[in-house]
Amino acid sequence: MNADALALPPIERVTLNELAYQRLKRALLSGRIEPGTTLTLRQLAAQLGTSMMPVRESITRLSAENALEVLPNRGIVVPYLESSDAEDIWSLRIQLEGDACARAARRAGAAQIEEIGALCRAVRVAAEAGDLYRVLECNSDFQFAVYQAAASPVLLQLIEVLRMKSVPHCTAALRVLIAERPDYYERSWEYHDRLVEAIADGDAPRARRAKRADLREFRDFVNAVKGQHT
Amino acid sequence: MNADALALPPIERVTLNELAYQRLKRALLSGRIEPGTTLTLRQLAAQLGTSMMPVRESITRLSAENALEVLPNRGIVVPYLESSDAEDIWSLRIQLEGDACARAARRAGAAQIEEIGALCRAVRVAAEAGDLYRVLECNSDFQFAVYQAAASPVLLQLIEVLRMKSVPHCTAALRVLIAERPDYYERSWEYHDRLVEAIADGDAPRARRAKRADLREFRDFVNAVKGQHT
DNA sequence: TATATTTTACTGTGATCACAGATGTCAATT
DNA sequence: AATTGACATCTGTGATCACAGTAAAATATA
Repeated sequence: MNADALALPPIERVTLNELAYQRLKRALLSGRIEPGTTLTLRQLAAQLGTSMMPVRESITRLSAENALEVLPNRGIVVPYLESSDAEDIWSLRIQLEGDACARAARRAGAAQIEEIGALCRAVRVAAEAGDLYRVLECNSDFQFAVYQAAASPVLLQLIEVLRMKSVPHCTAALRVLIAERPDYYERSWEYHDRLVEAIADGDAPRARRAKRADLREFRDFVNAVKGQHT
Repeated sequence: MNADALALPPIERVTLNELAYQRLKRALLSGRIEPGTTLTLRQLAAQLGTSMMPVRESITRLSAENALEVLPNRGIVVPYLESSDAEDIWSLRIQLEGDACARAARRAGAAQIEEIGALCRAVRVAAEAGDLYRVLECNSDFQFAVYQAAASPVLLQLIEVLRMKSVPHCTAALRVLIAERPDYYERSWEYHDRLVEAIADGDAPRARRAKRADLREFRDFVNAVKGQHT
């Protein structure tokens, strides 16, 4: 018998480094870490139950993507965004995430449409249960499922870079939004639903519009909250 | 006397890690490394005269940006581009580098315009001297001076990510172009000149058009060469 | 001679350590 | 009481080592 015929699952060696990276990235993308938070290699290593090495490499990667900043001899910090940078990031996010949604509408297969719909509902379920962290995580998963469906690894990478910088900057405002502005909250779900529908219908322009409108409104809200606090 | 009044130059600690990273990045962005090239940590460490550690971290960073691929126990390789990825990268480059040129035209100050002009001339000087590597490096410096002038660190980062993936993919074709197609070569300089003029005039749409036309033509050439070789 | 097996040389990964720089505490000094 | 100084404690950085996994050369086997 030919060994090839077994079609073994592709060998997938998971290094501790990769694991630590995935974990930190997920924490950043889902908004569990706010700007100003300081971390240390030894502390993270202890949390993960490994030596400093894997943590060190994952931090190196994240700081290469400007998601973290390493202060020499003083720890690792989640950076605040310069307001000029924040503006750049918003416009790039609106452009690229809009593109990704349009692509997703063109390319998503039936299975992916199903998955996206399920994740979209999961967000709502988590919200009704009042579980903040779960909302953030499900929401992040939902959005990335859409971007995954766009089937452009390069575009996905750029979006990840942008979001890792952007999300921590928004977390505080998002918390306010969820706690105090159920009206806004409801409206954002309409955008989500509209996006899911558009993808299911293969309506690329509508998908783009839905995402862009959602992002613009969210941007304005974040800026309003930031303005209030200064 | 107040110590603050001295206005000391900001302390700038350069780590070996950072140095190794800059060096490898520059080599990649200027096109000195072609896809398929394999490297090893120990070999690079020996070249740089350091231990494996700094090299290791710089490789980690570059592989996080997908500019290099680490094969477990088998070395580090400059990856070939899937043709679908190549297409994505071209369209994103055309979009984002076009944007950056438009921004540069709007924002460049007199000093920057001067510098950009000087670097543009330097490319031509290097070309007339027939020094290939110098052409590649000057050309890279010229382009990034433009993107620097766009004054958007975020956009610059995205462009760097795209170029680090794209440039190695183009190097072979670029070599052919320089060696065998002086006509094409001349024409690309017209685009450069047009771009420099547009920036000097603050004409954003023209700067964008020049860059986009340049990139499109280059893309077609690269694809033609690739097609020939398969 | 052709095939199977072992050996060898090399890879990235992870752990551990020494070190210099930065920070905050606390006592000595003025 | 306010300032200075030394000290203890923390940080990331870099070096060194042990290790397991890979690939290809060398050997043994048919």
